[in-house]
Amino acid sequence: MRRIAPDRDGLLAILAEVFREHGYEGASLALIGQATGLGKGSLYHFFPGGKEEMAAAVIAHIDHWFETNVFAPLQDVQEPRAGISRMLQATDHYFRSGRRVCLVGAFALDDARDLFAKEIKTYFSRWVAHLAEALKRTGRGEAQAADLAEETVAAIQGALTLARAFDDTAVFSRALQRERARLAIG
Amino acid sequence: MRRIAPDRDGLLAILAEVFREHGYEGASLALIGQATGLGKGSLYHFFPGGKEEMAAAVIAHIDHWFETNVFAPLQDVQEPRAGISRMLQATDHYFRSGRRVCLVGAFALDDARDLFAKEIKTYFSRWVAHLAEALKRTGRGEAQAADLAEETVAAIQGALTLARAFDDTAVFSRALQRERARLAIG
DNA sequence: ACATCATTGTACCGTTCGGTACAATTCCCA
DNA sequence: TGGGAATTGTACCGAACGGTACAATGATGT
Repeated sequence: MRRIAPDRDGLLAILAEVFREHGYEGASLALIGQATGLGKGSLYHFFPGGKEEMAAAVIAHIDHWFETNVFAPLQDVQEPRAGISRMLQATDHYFRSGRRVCLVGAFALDDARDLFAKEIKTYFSRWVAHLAEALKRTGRGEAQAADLAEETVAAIQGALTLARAFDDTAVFSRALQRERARLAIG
Repeated sequence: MRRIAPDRDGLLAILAEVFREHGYEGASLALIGQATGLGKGSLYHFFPGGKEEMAAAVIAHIDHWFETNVFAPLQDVQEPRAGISRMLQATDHYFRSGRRVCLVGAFALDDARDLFAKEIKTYFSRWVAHLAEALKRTGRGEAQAADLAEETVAAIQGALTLARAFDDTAVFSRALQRERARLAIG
């Protein structure tokens, strides 16, 4: 191949936004073409597998982003509390305080779940597992760490739903604040 | 009119299930016709407004169901704790311990939000408000009651997302158990 | 039995869907 | 400056979409 696709990251970011806004079914190729400025020719050139490949690429892209920006801080062995705090900060930033929806969470609820069940499952289970590990490092027992981790991730997802329903970012901020207190972070 | 529609409740229940499983966009008339056993003729006879009217009717139906089965117990003035407990029980039953998805929550995330923004908002705000009132009756202050109520509803929604992602009802049960403890119900 | 209205099946409408084919263009490197 | 690959626009495909029209059928009260 002569060169890398012109701006794959930017393209994937736009695709992600379309899928977030409209869901898997609702994200038509017309909508995607309009948002990206690319015709079908280009779209199918970059993603021969069509919409499904686009969605898969977007999920993989998000997965990678979370791995390096959200999960990585949780692996700070020296200062687990600071790591958890940075995770919450990155989460708040990524979801734009609730203005943005979690694409993986949205996919989990609609038809797309069947297509991407495995990816959805690993995305959430890694989030929970990494957080539980960090909590153990703060001195909590295995069971309590697992319980707290699951609760926190669920609280984030629920807060996204409610923030969206109320069209109010304060709902999301309050939820993060509560988790911060519950996890005994500053 | 000669008589009431043959079994409107049963019909709405089936419609609700289709919308829950496939989302608003994903619930095609073909799918709906197949699930209900009704042709387009009948469907458009009962819902002249088409898909949008069907979804609106389903939301209203759910709204009514929650009002009488989930919110009503919260208005028990004598025993607010027992009322909250019954609310959680009804919630667990309705969502089939997480096997079922919240249609309103799912609509809040995808395209349907724009069509039903008002209905979605009132559904959740009534849930939160009624729960907050009940919590005040247990002796909590205004602010704490509101905070706890919002947290609980968010936790339920998040647990539904996670239970669906993990395909594991235990996630939902654990979440309800946590809220039960947090709300100081037996 | 009849008139009446509720209910249904079927054929059809225009539009949009995801996807394909392919020629034209653009870009890069030798 | 040319050759070849990367990229793009356009036309097109069959299928499925939501929705409409309407005649046939079913039930009901008189």
